[in-house]
Amino acid sequence: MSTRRTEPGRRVRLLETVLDLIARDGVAGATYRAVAAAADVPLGSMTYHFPTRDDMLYAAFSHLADTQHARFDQIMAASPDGEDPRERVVDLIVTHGGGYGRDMVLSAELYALAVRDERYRALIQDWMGRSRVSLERHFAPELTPMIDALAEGLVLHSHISTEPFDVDRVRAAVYRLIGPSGDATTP
Amino acid sequence: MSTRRTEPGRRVRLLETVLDLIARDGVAGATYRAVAAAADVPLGSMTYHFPTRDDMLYAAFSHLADTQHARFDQIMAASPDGEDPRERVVDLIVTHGGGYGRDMVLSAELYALAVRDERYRALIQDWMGRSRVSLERHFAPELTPMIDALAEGLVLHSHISTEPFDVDRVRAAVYRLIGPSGDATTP
Amino acid sequence: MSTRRTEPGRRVRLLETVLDLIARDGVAGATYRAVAAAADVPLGSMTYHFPTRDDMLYAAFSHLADTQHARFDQIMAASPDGEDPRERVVDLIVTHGGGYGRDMVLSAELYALAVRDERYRALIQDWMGRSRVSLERHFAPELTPMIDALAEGLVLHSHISTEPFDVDRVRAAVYRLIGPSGDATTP
Amino acid sequence: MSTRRTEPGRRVRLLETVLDLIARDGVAGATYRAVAAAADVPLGSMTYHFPTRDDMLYAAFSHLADTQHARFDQIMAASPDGEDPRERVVDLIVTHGGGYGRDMVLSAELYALAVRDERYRALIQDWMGRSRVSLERHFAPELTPMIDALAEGLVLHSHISTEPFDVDRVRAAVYRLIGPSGDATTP
DNA sequence: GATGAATGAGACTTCATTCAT
DNA sequence: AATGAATGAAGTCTCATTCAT
Repeated sequence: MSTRRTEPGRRVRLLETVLDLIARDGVAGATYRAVAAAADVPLGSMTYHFPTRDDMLYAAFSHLADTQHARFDQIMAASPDGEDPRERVVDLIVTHGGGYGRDMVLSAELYALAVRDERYRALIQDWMGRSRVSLERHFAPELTPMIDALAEGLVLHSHISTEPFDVDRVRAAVYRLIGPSGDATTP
Repeated sequence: MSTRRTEPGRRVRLLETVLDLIARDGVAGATYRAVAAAADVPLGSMTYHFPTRDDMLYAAFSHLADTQHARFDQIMAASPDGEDPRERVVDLIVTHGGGYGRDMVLSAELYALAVRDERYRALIQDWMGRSRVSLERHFAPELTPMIDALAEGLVLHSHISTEPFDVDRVRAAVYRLIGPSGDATTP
Repeated sequence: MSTRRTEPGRRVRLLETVLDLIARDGVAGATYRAVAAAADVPLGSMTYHFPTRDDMLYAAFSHLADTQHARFDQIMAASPDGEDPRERVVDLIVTHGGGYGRDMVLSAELYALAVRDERYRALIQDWMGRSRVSLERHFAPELTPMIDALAEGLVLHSHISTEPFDVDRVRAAVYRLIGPSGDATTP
Repeated sequence: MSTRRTEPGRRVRLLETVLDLIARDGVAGATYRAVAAAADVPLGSMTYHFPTRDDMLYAAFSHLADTQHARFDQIMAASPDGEDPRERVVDLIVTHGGGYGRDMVLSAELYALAVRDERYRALIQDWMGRSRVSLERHFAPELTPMIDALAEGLVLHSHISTEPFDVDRVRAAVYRLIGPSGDATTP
């Protein structure tokens, strides 16, 4: 009905709508219909941009990975002179975990897809690889998977638990796991 | 028509079928129809046992929590005389992670539900509480959430990653996180 | 909305509606929606009776084969005392051809399916087999396929052509093809 | 973008692609999109050449009629000196029937259209008329519709049946139907 | 002359749920 | 206590066709 015949950024706008819907209603809620309605776009426009529903979901999560990694990298890079780099990790956990539920929900949904679908697994692997490169600015390569895992687990649990984070306890755990200088590997 | 007119264990058998289907096809795949077909049970029998689909899912995950916790507790309890109890944690991570994909898939799906639905969140909290009680047999209460988180994160990542666990590195991380005696709390 | 909750003969009624629609709009026109609307039945009822659209089509054509063969057999059997049995064939061609366009349309659609789909081919083979049994009441088995073929071709062409049948010419051809007594096989 | 900016024979190439698709998937399968993909042509090109889908189908079947009639005429003309012309008919039936499934499928689909649509009926009538002209080189005009019909029916049935043609039986039938000299009309 | 973007209609199908028995 | 019949809502996807460029 409306006169708008072409909208150059529509694809990206749709992807962000998809992520919003997944955050609110889960992957199951991100139907063609729901997205089209939320973005005020004709239903036919959905299948034009994403021939398959899975194409849509995959594109959305790819978009998420790009967006999120940029933020992650920024946090890791923002280390003031003379700061213990382990503070960056604490910051990441507490900020990310305490902050946006949206990210957590999206991650949880992505993992649920990944454990059963190779394509999404590959997407996460790539994302994790990029995260580790960011971590390796400060820490020894052997440690980065462990740091990653602890952060993931804590953020996940913090979203489940009702108690807020105890920052001091998180800090203590991070410091102990990494050790005084990031290159120690023996207990 | 069939010979089996009443089947006392049907409810539990259905719950296990539900979990099998979730493991294979995700929560979305555990429809009344799919479960009925997989368990060779009339469709009407499903709504008889579980008036609502969500009742069915919730009952299935409750059943999972019970089953899984029993196993978890058993592993933590099986500490040979004189063994460093941190070995129990290492064992848990490596066995669980390397082993059954089924458990991981089910956990991932449960988390995806939990981050958006209070009822499932409560279910996990209860489960996590029981896990911590098991851990507190060996470790200080302040440490158990961290141990739990590291384990969760590592198992999750191991399922995503293609590389197998490096047991030594896992052991080193666990030992460092917990410290020489399980009651240390300062870095 | 209406109170009618069960209708025992619904399945057959639907099959006849399907055939009516195919006759009017071709196989392509026999959609779930169209049939449901024509039979005044909820859409969900269609997939309840015929899980797949092809199930619906196949069932409809099976029903057609049964119905049609009964009529064919009746015509072949209705040979008055002392009548040349070849008159039965002439009658068949002229009646069938001149009569109901419905049957012809249905046959044409069925053939179009059969040339590409084994299942429909099998259905026709069975139907043809039964027709030949009916023909063998009067004629030698070697002749029946030829009689069948001539009849089929003539009926088909008569529906395409605008000119009406020339009964005498048809009779002459049938008599010549079969010969004075139905057991002759040499030219 | 591509090097081929104008392609003179595209229209004909598209028509042949259409026929290929109909042969494989039926008329229903010959969609704009499927044809465009199979011919590696942009979708917009389809509606440019054939404003309506039915234009496309009609053009394709017209093309088929031309092609096929040329072949038919060639077979009928190829009568060696002194050969009984009825052998041409036998040859036609056996070659055509035993040979290309493609032609049969296309004919069947065309008939299915023709029984419901006048335009396609006219197309077949014209084609049949040209066939009869070819047959009249050898046979009396009153016989040609019968010959045509027998051939059509036999070829059709041979494609449905699993048994191969029995050439001798076909020959006997053809000879009997036509009679010793092609101008006999009385039984 | 030719084509990419876009869209509205409708197709098949799945499904949770209700209800009479 | 248990189940077969039935249905309404919604989901994914395909497609002919239009139009601006």
